[in-house]
Amino acid sequence: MPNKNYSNQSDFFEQVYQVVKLIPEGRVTSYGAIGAFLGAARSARVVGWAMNNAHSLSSPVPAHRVVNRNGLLTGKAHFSTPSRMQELLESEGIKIDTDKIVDFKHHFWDPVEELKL
DNA sequence: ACTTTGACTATAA
DNA sequence: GTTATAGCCAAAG
Repeated sequence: MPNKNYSNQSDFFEQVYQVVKLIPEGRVTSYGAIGAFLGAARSARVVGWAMNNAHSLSSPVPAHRVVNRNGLLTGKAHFSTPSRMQELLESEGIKIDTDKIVDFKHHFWDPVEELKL
């Protein structure tokens, strides 16, 4: 699945969305982990940009399960309401303290480990 | 075609 | 533990 050969530009975005959709409920991952899985380890910011663009997608993407590597809800401001992201995560059993995921390591879902073949 | 921007990260102090 | 700095790279302006 990690396809470094992006013949179409939008394929990179597509890959990102695919991975995000594979994140199980109650689990979270980081932008960098997704980038690493896609073979673009240093493109974490681009992954974030892809999330920002995820609005224009027809199929919904659970972007609330993607946070930065500290477990901080950096993208909450981009949701319909700033509290939306936290609410969604809490509804999946994840606790949040001051915009930060409690016991982040325990909830972390690494696509490189979980999706490797 | 060039410059700016950003839902990031690693490193240094 | 913290803050500051510098790489990073694709999309937007």
